[in-house]
Amino acid sequence: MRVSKLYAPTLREVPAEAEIPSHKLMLRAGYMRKAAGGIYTYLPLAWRVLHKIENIVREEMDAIGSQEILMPVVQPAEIWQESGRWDVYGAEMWRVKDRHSREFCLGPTHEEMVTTLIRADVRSYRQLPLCVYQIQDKFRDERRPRFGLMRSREFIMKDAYSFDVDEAGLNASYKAMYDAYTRIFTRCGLKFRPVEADSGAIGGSGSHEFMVLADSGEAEIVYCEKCNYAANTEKAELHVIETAPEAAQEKQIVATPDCKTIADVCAYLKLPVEKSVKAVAYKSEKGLILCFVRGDHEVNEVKVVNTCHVLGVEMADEAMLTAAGTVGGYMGPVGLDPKKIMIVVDQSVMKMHNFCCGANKEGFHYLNVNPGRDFTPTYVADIRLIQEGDACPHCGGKVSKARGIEVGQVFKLFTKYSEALKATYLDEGGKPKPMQMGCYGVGVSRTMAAAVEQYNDENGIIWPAAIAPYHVLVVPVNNKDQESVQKAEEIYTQLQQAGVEVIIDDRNERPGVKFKDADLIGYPLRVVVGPKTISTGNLELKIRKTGEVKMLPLISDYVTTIKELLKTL
RNA sequence: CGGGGCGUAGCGCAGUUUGGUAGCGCGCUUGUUUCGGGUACAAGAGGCCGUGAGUUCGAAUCUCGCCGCCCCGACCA
Repeated sequence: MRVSKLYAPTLREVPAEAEIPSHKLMLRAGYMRKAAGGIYTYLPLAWRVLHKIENIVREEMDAIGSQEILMPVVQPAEIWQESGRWDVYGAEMWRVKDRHSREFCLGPTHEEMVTTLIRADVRSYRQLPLCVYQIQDKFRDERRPRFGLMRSREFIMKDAYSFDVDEAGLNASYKAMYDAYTRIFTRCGLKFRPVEADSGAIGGSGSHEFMVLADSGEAEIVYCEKCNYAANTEKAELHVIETAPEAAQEKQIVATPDCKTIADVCAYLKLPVEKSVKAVAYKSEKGLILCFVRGDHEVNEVKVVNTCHVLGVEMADEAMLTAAGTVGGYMGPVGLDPKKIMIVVDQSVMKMHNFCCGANKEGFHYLNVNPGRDFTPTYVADIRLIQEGDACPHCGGKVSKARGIEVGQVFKLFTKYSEALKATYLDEGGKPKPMQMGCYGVGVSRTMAAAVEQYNDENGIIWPAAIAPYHVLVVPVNNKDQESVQKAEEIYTQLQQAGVEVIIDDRNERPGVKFKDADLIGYPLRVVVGPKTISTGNLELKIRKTGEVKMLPLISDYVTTIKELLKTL
């Protein structure tokens, strides 16, 4: 390839719309252009990178026996209605109508599609296990598309679905997929970590997310330094905190004027914050949910959703609190009816003694409240958000926090969709049974962005060789110097014939322009040919990642040297 | 969807307060020049000032509506 012919318009200035490195750099370096909010055109450089990621994914999928198919983007409403998700999915689902006003959606995911496909073709346990995958554009009409490819409305995803006869089979499929994902992201050259993830209402140890570690990541994870434990913070389970026994004291009500926060109350009453319980009020489709955690703890909304079996929660408004007989800033579990509103109490609160909490009355709190004696919860559960320094749920060590970009997720679905969509097979005894399913996603376009997010500097992108658009850029330093141009062309041809992915910057530009573009675009290796190098009988090889410069004798087998070097980048 | 900001040349911006013939830098074209980190000079091309309605002799500028984009909050590959 010749840079003079390459469609990669680089920008000197950062487009105002971009915020994070990957978005800025991919626009500046001519990898992509925006068509609408969260919708992008991939230009040739990006398309090459995406193909490389896709091919790694394909190889690893094929290696574990998953077979590639391609399902339609446009999906009929009926199958979503059948699974019950047409109404549940909400505004994120991109709905369209055909000329007859029949409803369709642009696929946000393909559980319905694949399950109805398989149920029609698979009848017998003899046809199982079966695993299929596809690489395709997905559509999610995000509330707020942002950060370029990180959260876009149309994105490339590899989605795989496994079908097994029983849970043992599902576990094996899951394990194979988990291992394949580990190989995929390793081969892409990424620093990542698989973490335990929330699996929604299904429960169990049913899901892992693959997180690329990056400060700009939207996800927060916790990990233990001592053991292998790592989890999405929204998933991380917590042990009950035991509190030293204490004789129960008489409950009393005290005036706490203008003390709406836990900090205010504890300061006013001179109480340690561990002696207080705070409330967070949510509304859900099943009504008000009042959550109680220790004063210095935070509520984990995902756990609340799972505990209460609701579709989702958002902050409650004051009117709902008034209707429930309480008031913001002074909420407490005492005197509320657990049958009328959901009172969800964190497991550790149930171990506390003589604590302080709101009295459901403007300007008053209770002292010496005790679980069991003074209130009745609707649910007692682990609803706390894990914090830095909390005990690791596996080994008891301390956990730390980090940020990550979710590039993949593996998920055990069990029989959720096979039952809803009646995907059954006949077992050896001729009895129909629902298939055990798993689903597995890789955000291909997001993986590309995550790589840029992880590998960049002030000059531009630094691609891992495995997914770089080209491996080597050859730069004749001065187009007027015939000898440089000729030598550069020779080297270019030689590398090309040796199967190296090489590109030559044959533009009639000053060297500075070529170097700036090279750094911006992020080729792993740059070969510079100029009077200086020719006179010494060398070619100059610069490693983008380290900035290291090597002089290779022109009479040496530099092609092999370059090929070997690429394997390490 | 709630809150905030912004739409003027391909990109980055000024001009809007106080209405009066649309500007700057980069990029682009042509010529000369330069040639190891975005060379210099000169001459050019390029704009329904997001869009619709209003106010006015006159609107980028004032008023109202709409559309789009970005940021902060609740969701996900």
